[in-house]
Amino acid sequence: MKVKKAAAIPESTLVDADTHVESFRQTRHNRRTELVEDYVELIADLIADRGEARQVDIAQRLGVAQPTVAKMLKRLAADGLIQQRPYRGVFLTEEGSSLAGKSRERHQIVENFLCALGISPEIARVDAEGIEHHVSLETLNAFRDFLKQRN
Amino acid sequence: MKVKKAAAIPESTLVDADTHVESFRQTRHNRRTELVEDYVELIADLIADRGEARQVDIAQRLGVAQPTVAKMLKRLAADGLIQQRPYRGVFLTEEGSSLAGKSRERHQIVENFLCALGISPEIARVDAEGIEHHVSLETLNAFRDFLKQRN
DNA sequence: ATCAAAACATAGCCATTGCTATAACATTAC
DNA sequence: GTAATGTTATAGCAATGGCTATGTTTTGAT
Ligand SMILES: [Mn+2]
Ligand SMILES: [Mn+2]
Ligand SMILES: [Mn+2]
Ligand SMILES: [Mn+2]
Repeated sequence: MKVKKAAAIPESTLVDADTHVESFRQTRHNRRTELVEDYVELIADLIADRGEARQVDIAQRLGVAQPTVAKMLKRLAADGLIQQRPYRGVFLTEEGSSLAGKSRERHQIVENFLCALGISPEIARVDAEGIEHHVSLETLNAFRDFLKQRN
Repeated sequence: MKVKKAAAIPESTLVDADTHVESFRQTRHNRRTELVEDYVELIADLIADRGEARQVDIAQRLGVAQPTVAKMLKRLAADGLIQQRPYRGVFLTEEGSSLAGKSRERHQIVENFLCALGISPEIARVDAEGIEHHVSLETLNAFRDFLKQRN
């Protein structure tokens, strides 16, 4: 059954290199923004729920140590996403609030979508926490449409 | 319109803290394994497609520099996932091959699922590259079922 | 057999995200 | 007003994942 691997169609499962690299690049970029999105979203939720977002509460919710949060908050402040008022919690700037809103909405859609597929709420919650950051606008819209069509 | 915030039902959008933290923990764990999965999957693909997987090819496909790959390969070798044969490429161990197989299958299902939802192949490819690492077994099965039902 | 090209290794740098231990500071209760 | 408590800040460490620059080694063509 020897066949010379001539010009013919290769059963190459391998996509074009430039195309491939672009996916990886985009994914690396998403990874860099993940944490920021989760932070502002969580801050917004805490403020909505209890009027304030303290470092300690953020740390507790994220499951990390307080200095980890302190460092991150410094970065968020430097990036103009939050404003820190010591002993009074952190507050979102316009920009931070906007990012939080978008993140929260996207998160919600992803989680609802997974539930609509029949996945258990607990698993949907966990998976959505990671998936959300890699969902493009087009995919988000597809999820939304799916939810609408079977509401 | 002052209302004292009595015992009543809080319109708290906030889930239980322990539950919340578990999602974040799982997501952080997934993030730590992402790269490893992509590497072994890519190595398997390269070997399947062209008989060998060299550092330079891996670097080119991932869009990173060669020393970045060299460092990572050392780690994969230390973890027993690959075996390096200088100037002849890297090869997967049993364990590496198994992980690659699982990763590839999951990746394929996620990507096909997105396409089945009507998302364009280019976007589906990019999104799947990131999403795949955060898809639990339960969610993967739901994706599979969805594909089966409308094949 | 020689030698240029390709592949790989290594050193040293940086940013990010985590940690512990400890200090400093505000708030609040008394 | 003081002291205890709670909150934030800081220092110092480690692992990870990038990079550039520069060797070293192997391969393969002549
Ligand atoms: Mn989120
Ligand atoms: Mn998240
Ligand atoms: Mn993959
Ligand atoms: Mn991937």
